[in-house]
Amino acid sequence: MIKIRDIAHRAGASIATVSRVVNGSGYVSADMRARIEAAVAELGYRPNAGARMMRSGSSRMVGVLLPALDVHFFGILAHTVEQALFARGYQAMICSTAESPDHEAAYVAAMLAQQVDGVILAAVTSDNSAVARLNAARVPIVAVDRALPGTPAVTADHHAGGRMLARHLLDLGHRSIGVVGAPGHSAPVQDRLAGIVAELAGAGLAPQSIRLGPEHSFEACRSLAADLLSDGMPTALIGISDMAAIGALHAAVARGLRVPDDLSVIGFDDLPAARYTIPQLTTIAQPIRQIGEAAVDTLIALMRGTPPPPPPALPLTLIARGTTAARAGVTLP
Amino acid sequence: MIKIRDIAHRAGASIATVSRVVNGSGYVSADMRARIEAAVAELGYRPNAGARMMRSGSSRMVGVLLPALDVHFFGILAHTVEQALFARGYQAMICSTAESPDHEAAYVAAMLAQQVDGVILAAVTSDNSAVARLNAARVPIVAVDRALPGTPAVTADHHAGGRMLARHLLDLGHRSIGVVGAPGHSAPVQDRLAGIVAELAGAGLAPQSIRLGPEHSFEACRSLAADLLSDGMPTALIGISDMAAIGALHAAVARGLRVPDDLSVIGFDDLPAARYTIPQLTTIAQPIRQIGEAAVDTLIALMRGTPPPPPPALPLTLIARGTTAARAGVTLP
DNA sequence: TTGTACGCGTTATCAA
DNA sequence: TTGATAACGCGTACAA
Repeated sequence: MIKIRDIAHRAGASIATVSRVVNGSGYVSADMRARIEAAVAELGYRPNAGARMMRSGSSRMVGVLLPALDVHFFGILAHTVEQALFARGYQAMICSTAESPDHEAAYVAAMLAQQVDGVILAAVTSDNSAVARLNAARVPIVAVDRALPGTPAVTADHHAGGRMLARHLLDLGHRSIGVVGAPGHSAPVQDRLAGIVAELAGAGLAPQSIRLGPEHSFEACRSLAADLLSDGMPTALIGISDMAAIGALHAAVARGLRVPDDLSVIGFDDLPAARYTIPQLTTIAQPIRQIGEAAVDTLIALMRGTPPPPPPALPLTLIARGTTAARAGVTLP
Repeated sequence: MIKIRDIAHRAGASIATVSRVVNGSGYVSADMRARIEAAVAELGYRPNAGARMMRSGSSRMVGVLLPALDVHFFGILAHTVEQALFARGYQAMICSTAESPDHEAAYVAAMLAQQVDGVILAAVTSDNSAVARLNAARVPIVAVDRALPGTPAVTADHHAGGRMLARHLLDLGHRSIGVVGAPGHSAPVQDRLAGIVAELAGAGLAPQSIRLGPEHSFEACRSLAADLLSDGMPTALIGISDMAAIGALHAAVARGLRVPDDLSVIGFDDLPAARYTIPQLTTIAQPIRQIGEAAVDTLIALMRGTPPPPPPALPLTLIARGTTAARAGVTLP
């Protein structure tokens, strides 16, 4: 590993001067700066992260703690966040907690030891000892996707999204509406559900039935939906996420139901896969990439101590595609 | 931040002894060990990663460099690799190169500065200056998904997979077979294509047409397939990946084709989404999770200097589902 | 404008 | 079995 002394020697300068050039601090003559920069480029010098970290207390790293990377939504979010951080000169330390508070705690401890400058966090639970430790160490946190008490959050309005799901089906004349989704413990899922229930209540209705499971996979959600459908037939089914909706779609097809003629299905997220079901999935689009970038902008402001930018609008959009239709016998205005 | 001196003071020991306990090295009396462990637990001490790194030259981190995290295949791979590393006491530093050699180079530089103990890499290109720098720094590397000259690799046999794709269609009586996929520059894509061509050649055939694009998304692949179909109709279409196959499926449906009656479609990977198309996608399953774990096992052996475990079988499996059928007019034996 | 020298928290060596 | 202490590479007061 090539170190600061090597550069100093090569450029005929002292290590202090090299440091000043590398960090852009203090006065250096143009001539000296050029010599040093040349040496840096030539030898491919990079300051040792450990030494720098020890000296300055900052690692130029941001921890990104997500419940899973094999769930496509979080994969996309991780990608966006990382690219945004990279563009601003920060390293992302991406970890996936596997929806486990224990893993989360272990990763937070590791991040503290790494002296990360900030953390972007989609927390497993909202009463969170990991968050408390981060706060105690005065590490700025931005919550993403799911709110966290006492922490700036960048998240879509899941409750409003829930209302939009129900509203769309109500507008199509549906009155018997089932709900499936996972993971049941997650705050966004609960928020969307609450929105659905609230909107239905406004129409004097309640969900025909609700099935939330622990595991967020196509297969688990298909099975949830199959159960629901065999217990009694709604005219429409809400998937709390696109994964759930796609699982539901298959449960319906397996029963010989035609979608959307016999059963309407709607999802949430607008993952790439939503446009590639047959028929194409009606869903509420969540601006994942904007969420990632806004989270990064907010965190960077926090780390610098500057006022965070105004929270951007994170619009939820109904994407009406092929899996929802007016209830049989209903004529729309 | 609580440091080793605090523990030493609290336990009435010297920092050297605390270090021995924390690292499990050297002799310490049971009594002293107990006192120190108690203090560590009580105060929540974690050795400062920067200091440790500077002293020992090791960061206990493994760099994981993938072309993208928003491609579901890599999201799953990242997840597996990270969980496996975590279980063995290593931190993953996951980066996504966005299929760009420049990003790749920047991340490798960062990893070198971080003094990662090893790297798991799905390289953008195979003649790779990033790899050369890693080798120069004597950082062990394991190639994953795509082979890299001079580097131990854990990857499915893409060429054999290509043959399996063609073989399945040949067995069903197809003689006019198109190929779509992306990204065209990627080695696995090229290898699978070569396998397809080889297997077809064995039957005295060549692909009816081939369309490879730069961008690996449903939409880009759908458009590729739409082009291909409007230039001339094969009886079967190979997607070089499930994404490509799903795009192709939609291009076919958009032309009013029935799958598999008018056109057979087959994919590669067996992503979760493959089972959730309609009809369900026939594909070649790649054992993603095994690949991730094998890569970690191999890398850990390399880092420890122990002989790497024998490369596990990474079986490719034909999953015959609903999108392939015998060519019209062909009776299977 | 440039250089010297100290200390950041650990681990490892050596002496006790 | 334990403790004192010298590095590790860097950033920054402070001196020149």
